[in-house]
Amino acid sequence: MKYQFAEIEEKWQRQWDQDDAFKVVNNPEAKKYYALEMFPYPSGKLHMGHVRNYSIGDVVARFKKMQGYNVLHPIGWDAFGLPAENAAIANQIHPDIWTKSNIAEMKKQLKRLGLSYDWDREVTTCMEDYYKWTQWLFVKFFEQDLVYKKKSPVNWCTSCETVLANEQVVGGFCERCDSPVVKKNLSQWFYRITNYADRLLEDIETLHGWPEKVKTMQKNWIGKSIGAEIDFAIDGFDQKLKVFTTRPDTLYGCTYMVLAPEHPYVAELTAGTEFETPIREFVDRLARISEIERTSTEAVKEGLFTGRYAIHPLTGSLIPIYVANYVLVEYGTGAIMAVPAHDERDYDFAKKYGLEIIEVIRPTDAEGEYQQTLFTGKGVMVNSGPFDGLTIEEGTQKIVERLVAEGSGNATTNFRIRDWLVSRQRYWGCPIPMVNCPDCGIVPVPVEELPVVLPRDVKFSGKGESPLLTSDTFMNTTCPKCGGHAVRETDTMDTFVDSSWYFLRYTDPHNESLPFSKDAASYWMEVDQYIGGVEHAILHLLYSRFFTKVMYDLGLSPVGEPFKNLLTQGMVLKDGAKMSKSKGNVVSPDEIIAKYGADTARLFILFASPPEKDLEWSDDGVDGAHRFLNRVFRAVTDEEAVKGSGEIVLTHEDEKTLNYVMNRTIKKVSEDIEDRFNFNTAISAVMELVNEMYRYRESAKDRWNAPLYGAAAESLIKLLAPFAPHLMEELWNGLGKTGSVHEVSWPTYDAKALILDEIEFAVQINGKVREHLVVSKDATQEEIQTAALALEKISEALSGKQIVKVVVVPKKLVNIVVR
RNA sequence: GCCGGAGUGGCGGAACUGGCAGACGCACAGGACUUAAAAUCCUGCGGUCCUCAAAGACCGUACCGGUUCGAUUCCGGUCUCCGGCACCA
Repeated sequence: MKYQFAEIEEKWQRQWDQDDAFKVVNNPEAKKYYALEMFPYPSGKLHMGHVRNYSIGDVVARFKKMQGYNVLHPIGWDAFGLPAENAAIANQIHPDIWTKSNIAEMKKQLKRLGLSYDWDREVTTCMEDYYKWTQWLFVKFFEQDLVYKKKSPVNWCTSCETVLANEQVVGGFCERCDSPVVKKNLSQWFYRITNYADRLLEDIETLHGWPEKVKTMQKNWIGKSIGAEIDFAIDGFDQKLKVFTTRPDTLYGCTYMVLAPEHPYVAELTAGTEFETPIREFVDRLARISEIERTSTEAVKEGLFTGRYAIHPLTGSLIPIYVANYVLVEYGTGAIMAVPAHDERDYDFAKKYGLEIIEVIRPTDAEGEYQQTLFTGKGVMVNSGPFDGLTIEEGTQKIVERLVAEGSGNATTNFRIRDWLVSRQRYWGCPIPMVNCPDCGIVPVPVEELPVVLPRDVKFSGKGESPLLTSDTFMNTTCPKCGGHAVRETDTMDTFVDSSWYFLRYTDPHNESLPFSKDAASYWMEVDQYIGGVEHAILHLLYSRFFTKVMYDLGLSPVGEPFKNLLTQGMVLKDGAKMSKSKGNVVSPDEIIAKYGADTARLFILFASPPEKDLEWSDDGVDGAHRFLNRVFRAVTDEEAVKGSGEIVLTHEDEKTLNYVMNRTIKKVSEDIEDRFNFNTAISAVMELVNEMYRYRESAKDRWNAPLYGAAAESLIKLLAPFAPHLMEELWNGLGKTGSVHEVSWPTYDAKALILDEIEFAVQINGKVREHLVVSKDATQEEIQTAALALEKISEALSGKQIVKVVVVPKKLVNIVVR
């Protein structure tokens, strides 16, 4: 007999809908739990990665609900973005229509999975009631000077005359028309995330529920380095050249300087000299190489002498200044002091161009005729005048002190992270609520006039700087300050902005006067468990932390960190590769649900692998999961077997075993879900319980213990309820229970039932298992040891050997060490 | 190149704190039921050797070494794969 999954799943989905089973209200009396999965981009259809993400989240949410928590488990749509606009250009469908029909389709798919969402809290970032508050927050940030405008280069397709995203640039050419892509400087909006760099870094230490891996990645991304800024005078030039270094201790080893090609001094230093033309040609050539190309290969270091010399601040010696491709204008000051003896890149460059290499740090273990090469480790200073003999730590401190005293340097820290460029020259995004007035300059739109609505009279040609420029109704406005004619900002925001605060909106999704009330957020925040793909380990999670901190400082958010616990799930693979259309190895969730049902799809995906690891899709494995559910169905729908209740009395050995396994399983499943998220081992434990129930049915036909079997059946249903919610609801109902299995308490185990009368020990000789020994649970160490030595096989093996010692590990083994 | 992670049977995986390697599932093989098949139920299933059989011996967690009574687990080194970042001074 097989269970009718299609019928059962539809029936319970309808019932849950009707009962508003997953609607949640703020109830300060109840302990809360906020379970959240990363909301999807409505690309069209769900893929298996979504199924995995939302199945994991649903187990957590349902489990916590059964544990008695008031569970917030919301879902929404990260609905702005480039694909909608591409669809508009390709098919002349308005992005709004395209996006909303995708949402409708994917919502249907999510419902078919039987996920326990509170759909009343659905949030859609492209709707006015949401992006109004994204704009409101932009203005608030602006008021705090956390938003500013500056010139920054974009990828510009010379043929389409439009801005391209990095992913639209393929090998330096436009992916649509294959025309060359150049850099164009546009005035763009930035969030000043660098103001929060230190706090974002420090507070990583408070994220105890985050994977170490993610924390390390964020630390490296923020990239704090402690060092010094040093000013070098330039021979025959008024201004000083400022460099950043993490190794002030190596200052005496500086034998040349390097400017980034884009450094502002490059042109000035060479103007009117014989070096002007070759340097300009060199800089132009580097500018034309796309960023991806310039950085994708193991680029050869290249540089040119500028004809100028800097003056060493401590020795006064002349140091040649170069321009080279390996120095980045974005990092530090865009210029470096090169110390080839103690920096790998400088060493390579100096070797290539025959520049001087001066050793200033010597390893402490160097002896006799030390052959100097590249050395980047710790050591003692040499060739450094008065600083000789100091360690690098002492030297760093003393040299910085000296520079400060002479007014030519200071200690400083530098971050790798840059300000967040949020301007997008796109239509389908949240409009930046700013107005450009010829008289008043940049003026924010007053909050009472928000939202600035995306206009509909826009042409999607794929050409031009921004589609919003084609809407006269949008462009032309009046200045909020002076009332004169003004034009609107036509950039929209990076979609990462939308997703940086949505988790707060879920706490109060219908608020019309604020993004969310502090009361609601205070009850629900932090998110207790956040679940999503590891590909968001840096950007999304860092931006969300930044937003939360700013909102905390503004008194809006009750917490300074958004996500208490984080689970990063692995990818779903097929044939060892990520599922993708181009590889043709995509398995559609719809097909699997149609063939096996949602419960099977969920169970398989959770059973096949622990959540953080990649998951290899297996059609046979899905079949196995389905077979298991049928086996469960048969085990608890046999009316004769499950009828009868009352006190459980254990007399026979098989009854004791079943009782033991039942309690052991409850313990194991509870711990696997709660402590480790190891759903795969939780499910395998349940499989063992089912196997034991079948064994019992075979052995106890004629002396049936109905209360015991009934208790096992009930436990089984409860334990599987978070994994296969529809079938368990059906089976719960079939046992004659009223109400939903998802409303009942999570089962507890009887600790006494787990204490066995007898314990089996492995008996080892020199670490190899030779025999097994069963003793009473009360046996002393001496008794166990004596019994082990008395075993026939052991005493035989020991004859003629000398016992060195005997190790007894409680409840596990005896190891006899012999010579 | 740097950073991070991983490597266990034919396959997915288990072994949670250094304590019996391979739980559970898949695939496969055999049996029961059936006119038959499917479904279901039961049994076996790392390798080599030995044995009529029962049993047993040895090898085995990418590779080499170390610590330990005992290592998939800890330490040092090597290789391979995956992910992230791209010359970060």
